[in-house]
Amino acid sequence: MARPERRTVRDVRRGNRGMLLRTLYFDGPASRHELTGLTGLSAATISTMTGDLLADNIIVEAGQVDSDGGRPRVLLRVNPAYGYVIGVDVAETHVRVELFDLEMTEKARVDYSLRPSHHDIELVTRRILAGIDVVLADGGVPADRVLGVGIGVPGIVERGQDTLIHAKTFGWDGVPLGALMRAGTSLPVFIDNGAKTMGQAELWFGAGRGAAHAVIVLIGSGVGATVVADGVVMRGSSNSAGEWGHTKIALDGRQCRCGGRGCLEAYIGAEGILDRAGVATRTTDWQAALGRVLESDSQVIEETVAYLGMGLANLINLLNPERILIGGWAGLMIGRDLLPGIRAAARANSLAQPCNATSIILGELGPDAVALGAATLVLEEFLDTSAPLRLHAAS
Amino acid sequence: MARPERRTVRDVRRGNRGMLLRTLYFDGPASRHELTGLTGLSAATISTMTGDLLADNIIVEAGQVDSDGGRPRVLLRVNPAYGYVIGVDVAETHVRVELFDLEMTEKARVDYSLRPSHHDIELVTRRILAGIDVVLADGGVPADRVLGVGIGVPGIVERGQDTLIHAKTFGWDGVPLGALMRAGTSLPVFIDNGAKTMGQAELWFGAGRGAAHAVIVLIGSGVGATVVADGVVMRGSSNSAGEWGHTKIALDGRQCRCGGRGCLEAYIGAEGILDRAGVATRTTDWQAALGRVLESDSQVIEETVAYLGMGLANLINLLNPERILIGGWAGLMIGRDLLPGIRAAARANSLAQPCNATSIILGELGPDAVALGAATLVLEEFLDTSAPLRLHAAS
DNA sequence: CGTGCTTAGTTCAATACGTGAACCTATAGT
DNA sequence: ACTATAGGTTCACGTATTGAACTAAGCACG
Repeated sequence: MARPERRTVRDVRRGNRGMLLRTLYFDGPASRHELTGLTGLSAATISTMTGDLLADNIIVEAGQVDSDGGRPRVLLRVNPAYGYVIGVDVAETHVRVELFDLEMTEKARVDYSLRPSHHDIELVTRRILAGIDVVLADGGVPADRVLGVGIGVPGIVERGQDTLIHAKTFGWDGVPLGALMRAGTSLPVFIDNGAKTMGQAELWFGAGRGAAHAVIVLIGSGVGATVVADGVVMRGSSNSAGEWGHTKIALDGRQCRCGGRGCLEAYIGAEGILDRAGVATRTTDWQAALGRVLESDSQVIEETVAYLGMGLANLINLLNPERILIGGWAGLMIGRDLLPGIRAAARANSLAQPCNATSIILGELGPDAVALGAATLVLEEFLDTSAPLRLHAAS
Repeated sequence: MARPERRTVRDVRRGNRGMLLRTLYFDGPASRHELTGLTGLSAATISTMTGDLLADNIIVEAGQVDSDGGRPRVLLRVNPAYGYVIGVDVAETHVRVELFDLEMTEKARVDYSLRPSHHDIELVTRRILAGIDVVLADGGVPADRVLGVGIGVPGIVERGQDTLIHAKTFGWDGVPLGALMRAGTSLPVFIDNGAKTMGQAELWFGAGRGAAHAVIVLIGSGVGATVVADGVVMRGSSNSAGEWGHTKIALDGRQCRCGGRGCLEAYIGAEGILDRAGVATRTTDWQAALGRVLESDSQVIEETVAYLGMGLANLINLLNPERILIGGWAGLMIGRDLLPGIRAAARANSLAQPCNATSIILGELGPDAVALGAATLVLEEFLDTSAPLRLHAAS
């Protein structure tokens, strides 16, 4: 019931220009002629619009295709060097900053490790700002060619007047990261939950490409999900939609670190699996330990498949997605070995109609796509507005 | 990632006209001057647009408000008699057809009872078509002033080339109700699941008014939900989103009539509750029986609150709605007595952040709003397109 | 009673946009 | 050199919103 916004003729141009740019980005290179078919716009409009975009240097020519008996087609593509985007992954053990060109080719990266329980917000902010300077220097990119910085953080990102972050494990309770960043750089800053940015990455560049209704499930030590409805990441009323890990699958079930009982995460999160297998989670290398469990402990494997299948079935019934992607380091390990069983368990627990409409597959991007996804937030903004590069004061 | 459609200047007009009409529908009556503020459009545009709408007789003047020292404002409102909409509720025991004017005031209704297990599609179609003729005659409305017919049916409504309906309990497996209706009437027909149309009714005219992110939960003998994201009913990839009743809340739990185990419906559906209380569901009057259980059986009450709270908590975590409405005949009975407990249980099982953003309240429209919601499908189409009445051949 | 003030609503020129038709351009084949 | 063919551009036209100028309809006060 949200009423749509007023529109003017200029919005038409903005919208069509954005669509043209997206088309060229994902289906390009393409000739002007092909673009008429792909966008539905007339040849006249394509002509003037590509003229504008060429003049702005946002797109460039990309060779010719000669036809047999006719003027050759001039191919157009987005200019990957028009601008650059920065993605930041703020995680338990590190802060990673990556620089991408518009085609999301990585140009530079830098890692700062964080000591456990040293997640002081000032420290993290300093690391991010320093990282931005480093990747720009390493990549040889001047700050005024950067379209923005996307940051993926743990916890709940509250988008209000000021972006506030609530991350229990970091001891962050309403931390104003947005304001702190603006104090240190003039670049536009976009912040979101790391699981969501990762989902965004899979949706745009991974196994989720082209899906209008999808769920990207993330299993690591924690469990989360990115729900995509009508091609857009669902955020809910306070941007916390997608907290799938604390979905309850049993009354008075296993104790979860969130304080509750019976959370899905307590069963199929990496820690939960190891715990069920009787592995001491204090000191061990979790990844190796999980590998051993998945090789040997048939009891735990069976349970894991059952619980995960049930959780996915609930998503299928409630959301009716066309695709479910399983990602996260633990999710990829589990999925690699157990996908057929998981699919069967999901089928057994869901209704036939929506289940047949869904395919359950693994993510493509591996567990380190948080920064890529964060940078994608900037790219999304750019493709939508396709605004000529604003000049920011140097950071 | 669904790419937006091409737009032209005419789309701007269509969109703005629709917005103006919606504004007038929900916030009206209003003067032209007020409309500039409400819509964001300029006085000039409001002037020409209201002129068009007045000429089309879609809106009418509704008196004046004299200001102190200035030209009085002329109030405008949607013309409730411009057109009429028909809503149909196809249920287990009856087919109900209702005629509404544009303000959703009921003008006529007719009920046909269905004998159990007599849900032959031809019979139902004949009842609907006969009902349309009856309400038009009773209401004194000529067929060419009807904007369309909305039909709420049980089961899954598959929207493809032809609308197909899969309703196990009716023995309908891919029934082409849309095509059958078109064979009997030239009125535009809109079909959706009855739980969804009821949710739509609550969203537009009940306790859900103004909510952008909401879930309308329906508890009767079955259990369903309507998920609203960004003001739009979420449908998923094959229009079956919202199957909340068969969400699993326990591994190997209670047997459900869907064939699965541990479905929420098997615990908090009317039949599930009665069953847990040891009431024979074969012959009893369910409504009375449920009333007795809710008055006396503290064990069952406690469990019901726990399970429902858990189910709602999962919705809160996953979808982060600003409002959850509880409806359906059983839901209203349960909620009337147990709402505080349910709220507490939901809080106990969900994360603080999204839980604080949600209010859990009862539906306002009672259990019989399926036909109203179905008619709302037609109204929605009308407000969006605001097309001058198409002339249909008489039905 | 008429003059000025105030608020509501309309008209019009300016500007922006997409489109179809006419037109120009660049290749291959002959 | 000429023609066929296909790619791309230009321009008049219809449609859209808007700000500014303008008209309409009331009140207050002398």
